[in-house]
Amino acid sequence: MLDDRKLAVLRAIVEDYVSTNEPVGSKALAERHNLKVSPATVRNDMAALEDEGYITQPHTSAGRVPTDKGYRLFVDRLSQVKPLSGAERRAIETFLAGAVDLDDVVTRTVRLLAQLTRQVAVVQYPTLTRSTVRHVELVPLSDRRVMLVLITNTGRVEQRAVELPEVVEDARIAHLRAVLNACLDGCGLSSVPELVADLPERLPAEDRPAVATILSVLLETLVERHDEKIVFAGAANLAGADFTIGLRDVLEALEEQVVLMRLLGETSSDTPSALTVRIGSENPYLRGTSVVATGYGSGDNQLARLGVLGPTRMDYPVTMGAVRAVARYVSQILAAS
Amino acid sequence: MLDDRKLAVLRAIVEDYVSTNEPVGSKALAERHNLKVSPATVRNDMAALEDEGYITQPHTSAGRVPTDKGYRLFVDRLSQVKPLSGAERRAIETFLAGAVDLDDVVTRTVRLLAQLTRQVAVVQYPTLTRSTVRHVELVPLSDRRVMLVLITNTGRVEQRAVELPEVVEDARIAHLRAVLNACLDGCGLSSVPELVADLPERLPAEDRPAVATILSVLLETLVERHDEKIVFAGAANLAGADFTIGLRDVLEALEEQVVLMRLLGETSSDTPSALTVRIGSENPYLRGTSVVATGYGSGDNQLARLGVLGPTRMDYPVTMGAVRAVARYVSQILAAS
DNA sequence: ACTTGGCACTCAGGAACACAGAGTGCTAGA
DNA sequence: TCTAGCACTCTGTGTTCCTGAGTGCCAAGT
Repeated sequence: MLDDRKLAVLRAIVEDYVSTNEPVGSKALAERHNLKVSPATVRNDMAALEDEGYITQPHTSAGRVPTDKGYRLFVDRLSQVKPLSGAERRAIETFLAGAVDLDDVVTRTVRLLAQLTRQVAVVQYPTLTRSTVRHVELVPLSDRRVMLVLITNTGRVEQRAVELPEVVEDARIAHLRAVLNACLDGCGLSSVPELVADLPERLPAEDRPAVATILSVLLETLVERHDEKIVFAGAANLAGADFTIGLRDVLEALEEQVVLMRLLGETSSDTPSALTVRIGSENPYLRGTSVVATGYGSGDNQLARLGVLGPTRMDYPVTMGAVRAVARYVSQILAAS
Repeated sequence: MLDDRKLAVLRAIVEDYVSTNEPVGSKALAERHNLKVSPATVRNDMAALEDEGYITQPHTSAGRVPTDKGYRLFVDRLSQVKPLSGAERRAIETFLAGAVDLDDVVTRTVRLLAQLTRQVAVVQYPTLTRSTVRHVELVPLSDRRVMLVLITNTGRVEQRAVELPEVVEDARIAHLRAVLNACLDGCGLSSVPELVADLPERLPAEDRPAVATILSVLLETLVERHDEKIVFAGAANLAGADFTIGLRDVLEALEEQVVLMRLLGETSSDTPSALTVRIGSENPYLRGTSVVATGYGSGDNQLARLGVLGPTRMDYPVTMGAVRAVARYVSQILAAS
């Protein structure tokens, strides 16, 4: 049904449309790409492609525009991810290497990705779930308040002030800190709940209320924060782009953590580093936009996801190349620290 | 030159234009506000106001629109800050009270302000400079790396990984931590540099390289971060608004910390809690936008600034009321914790 | 001296219209 | 199966005309 030439025509249509942002006609197509056939032949092929739903025309007498289905075929079979240039690679490397802490890594990553792709970049903070405890710190703030600080092996620091039900001496706090660290150091975050389950019983009865309070805050911190934090950059790139939906909707979605999470999607467990591409209506949460995303993290230790969001009409090969490259570099950086 | 009635006309023009977004003519003006004079009289007044540069007409035969100078006069002399409704106050209070830590306070504040004003809200993190040290923590990560965590009395936590020049035993780290805390606890951040100046000399020679490294990172943390962090929310509200400059420029400015800082401006030292209003071209960094900002923090302890950014055509009384109210509430919350 | 009604004037924005140009589908021939 | 030619269908653009809102000014009224 779709011979090689028809596929070539589709590819040419996608490429031309992406670069010019105008419906592409048979004549221009036959000229710009040397297809070695006449415009009339191209027209026939286009008619076939339209029948199959890969392209469409905005109005009766205009050129053709790819449909979501057309982009899908293009991404799956007609294009290959375009690697970055050497200069770009070096720029990424030096830019990311300058990061001083986890916050900085994430901030730099998201800006970098936005700049490279000229789209909106989205980066999820490394999830706590797969991390391990590096250190738990309890800092007395006043008689009845302590600051709970949780440091993970990915360099992430979570902090929460805890209001104690009664006055607790500093020495007891210090003891509890020692117990907690002995118990949790190096353990996966997901195993924390069971590890602390019997902790109150192993301590003097008088400490139990305070301990219970602290532990409940600790557990809250684990579950509530474990994958909520997510940032974006490059909103300015939306100004030029034209979406089928309103710009307002896109901006609103960007400020909703929950929506952003869904947009990035979930890392498939079997091929964690694969690129996910959602095109237009394939994307149930924000129609009319495309999302290119991937997991990051080194090897078996997948940390979270990152990607970019843009109009359906985007340069998929380049975008995919940038997303993949950035994911690799940031994985390296995080593995090293 | 400008009698009371002319001022009333100007006020009416500003109010009408803000609510309708259309140039306002003499007839509609005389009707809607009961000025008790005829349209012809209003026209004369408008001509005078135009001569003075307070209003202008987009084209020869259209109504009048306030100029930046007109808005300025309106804000300074013709309007008074509009207080929030009781319901709004209660909503603010409960929403902010639910915050669990400093990050959360700032995030909630900026969202709240964006929602109340339907503009872009900008909040600067409490500056370190005026804060005091609550605790310094050194956590050994490996043989030659420690995590430096600085906790301030405002609840802010700064963390940096430090690469040591040589292997240092945990016991020495613990000792250094004790020394640091003894030396710095409760001190203002601005006095930290002098307080640690002679620290290396008071410690064993063998520790000095490590101590020097740690201190340099500590000082870096103080100066580099002391007022850089700033967040915004409500970018979606820009979608409807029409700026004289491009939407792209505004979005770009929002992502540039430095520009945002300049937009918020500096707290005047004599009246720290005063509202600053910059209208259109008065604003050198982003023409065509207006900024309503104020400092926050309790009394003599001014922490940082917050405000909103919007089109020149904004409802200044309401916006000013919201900014002032939110600043007060967030000051309260921070003072309590 | 200020206010008001009247009146001529200006100009943006919309409707109606024609037209050029790009692009198509179809058919007949190579 | 491809190609050339041709009639057809649109969109977008430019032109013209017209209406209506709004103004500025002048002369009369208070």
